[in-house]
Amino acid sequence: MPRPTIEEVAALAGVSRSTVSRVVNGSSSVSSDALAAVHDAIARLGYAPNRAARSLASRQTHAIGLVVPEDTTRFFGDPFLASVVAGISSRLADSEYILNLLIASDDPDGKMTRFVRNGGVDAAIIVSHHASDSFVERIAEAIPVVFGGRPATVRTSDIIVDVDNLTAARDAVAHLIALGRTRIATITGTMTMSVSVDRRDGYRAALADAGLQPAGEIDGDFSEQGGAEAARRLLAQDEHPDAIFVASDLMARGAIGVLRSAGLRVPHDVAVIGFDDSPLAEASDLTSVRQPMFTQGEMLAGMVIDLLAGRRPEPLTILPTELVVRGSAPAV
Amino acid sequence: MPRPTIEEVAALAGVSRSTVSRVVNGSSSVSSDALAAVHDAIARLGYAPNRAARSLASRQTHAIGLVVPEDTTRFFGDPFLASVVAGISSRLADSEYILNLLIASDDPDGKMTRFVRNGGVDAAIIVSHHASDSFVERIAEAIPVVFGGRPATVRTSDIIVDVDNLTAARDAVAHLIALGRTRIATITGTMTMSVSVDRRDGYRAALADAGLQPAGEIDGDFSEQGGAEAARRLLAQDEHPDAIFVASDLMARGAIGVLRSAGLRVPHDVAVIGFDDSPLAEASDLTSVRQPMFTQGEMLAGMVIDLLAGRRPEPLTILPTELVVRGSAPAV
DNA sequence: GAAATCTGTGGGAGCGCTCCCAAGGCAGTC
DNA sequence: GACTGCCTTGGGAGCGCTCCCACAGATTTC
Repeated sequence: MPRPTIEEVAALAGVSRSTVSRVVNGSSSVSSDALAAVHDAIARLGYAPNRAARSLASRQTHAIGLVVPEDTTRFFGDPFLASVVAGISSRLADSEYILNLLIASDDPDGKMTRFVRNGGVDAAIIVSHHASDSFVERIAEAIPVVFGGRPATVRTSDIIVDVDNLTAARDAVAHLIALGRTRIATITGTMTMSVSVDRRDGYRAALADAGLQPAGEIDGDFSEQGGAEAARRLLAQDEHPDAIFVASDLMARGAIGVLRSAGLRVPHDVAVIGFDDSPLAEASDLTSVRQPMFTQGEMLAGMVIDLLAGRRPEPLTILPTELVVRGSAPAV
Repeated sequence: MPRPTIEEVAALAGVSRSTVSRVVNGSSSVSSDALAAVHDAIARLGYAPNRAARSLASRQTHAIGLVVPEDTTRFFGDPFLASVVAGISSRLADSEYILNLLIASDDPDGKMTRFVRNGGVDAAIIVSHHASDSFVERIAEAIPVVFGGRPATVRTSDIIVDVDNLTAARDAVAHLIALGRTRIATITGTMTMSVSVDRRDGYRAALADAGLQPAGEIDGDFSEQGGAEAARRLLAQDEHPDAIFVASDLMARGAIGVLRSAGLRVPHDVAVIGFDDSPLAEASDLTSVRQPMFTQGEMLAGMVIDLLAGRRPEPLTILPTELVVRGSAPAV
């Protein structure tokens, strides 16, 4: 038996196509008799509207794109993104929207951008935005967009869910200072992302507060390998740092590996603080800045739904962070 | 400027709608003059076909569903699934297909199943299949399906990419035996999944080969917490095991935590082998069975594409595994 | 009691594409 | 030179839905 069409439902229910459409779309002006008959017919036929036909007629797709300007491996390897996506997916599950995964950098020829701009999705959630990602602007011109994390350049119309990275970083580094550390370095994330800039600035601010000089700022590219490489360069300096603030747990893990194989003890010789408080942090006994990633995902999805429903969500939401103290930078 | 339609492209190129359609869909019988004119018009207009219209007319969606019968948190928390999805996404990127993420257990009312059955996607990739997931059969009735890992019940028509879990587990346990361990326990995955059964059977086979008795088989549910709980129960026995074969790295990490806080040394008192060789294993110096997860994802996606192109992929592909020896169960 | 308003309903006209059939042009064949 | 075939092309007829307009009948208004 092929899929029933709206016409067949109408015939069974003894009403017109239009009435069935009204019922399916929850329109008000349908008599209770007709309503019941249609519901009955739908149930008996196992009817579900054809998405393509619906999209074509209504010019909506009922799909939301998750745009990730990272390569696939990084996307799935990064616990931060994993949690955000989990939150998004969870929130979308009890909506009528479907999630399309759009990994941008697997997309050299712009297939994805074209897809998005050509009505592939009704709206997009963009996470992990880099300054160089020009396609993002072209997407935002075409459809509603919500950002997870502040984009590199903010337009007034942008809707953003973020954490206060600057303050979070500043507090983390203040903890290091309270521990008595004086030669504090940082391993930053990719500097084309504002999240990295903010955390670096927080680091600098905390040092300035205490009258200390930076003991090194190195880009670790948000990858484990990058973190390791950054640590290596930090150790190559005249005097190695006695504390490192690392802008992600993943990089911190890479860095700690290098420190240990150089014979340095954590936290005795070098205290380390990470960022994200991912499962990794707990496993590695790493002091880390917790940010509510799952919640961020949920909010992102909720806002897109609001936007599509014609509501106007808060343009900027700042989520709280918290320093989770563990062995790598213990309590004072 | 609104999106151009095929009709406008045709007008600009001085040909008919049909000819444009032929060009767009790569049909052969188009003169080179027409071909060039159409390509030129497409480029000048920035034309891209409307997916909805195309789907409606052709009865294809050009979307592939990734069906994951797990809850969102587990899905993203599990490095195995992450790598498989990375592989899928990577392979799909240079095809014309879009990936739809369908997290099944966020789906109490069957919205997802209905979506899939009602032409939401052209085909599905199903990973992490449980015996109780009856909806999978209903999906497979409606559209082509490819399985990552052997499903609980195999039909002859099924297309599967798997690893030889039994042999892999057997070899891992043999390694433990070679280490001189005699009280060897196992923490299994969810027993409704064939992957768990196979690994358990491999464990039993290795013990039988050596004439040893099992020192405990406990279901750890493929979660870190489950692994920890299983370890706790193992330790509650009269005599604790001197080796544990754990069916995933994630569970192994949970188990090792419990062992350590019980004052047991790994591997001195208890040797541990995990499964997946995820980044976790390296971080925790865990001996583990490596399986090519990314490759598995790539193959899965490739097979779906083949299937949709009318080709007939190998029904069963078995990928190789390898024991990666690290500190938790060192070389003999 | 006629006009005005409000229900609830049906059907036409698309949405932008693919598929099929028919027709024109051209070469080759007897 | 008429006939057959092939290649290329155009246009009609949908795909299954939503949106809009119109219309009947019930209800209100003066």
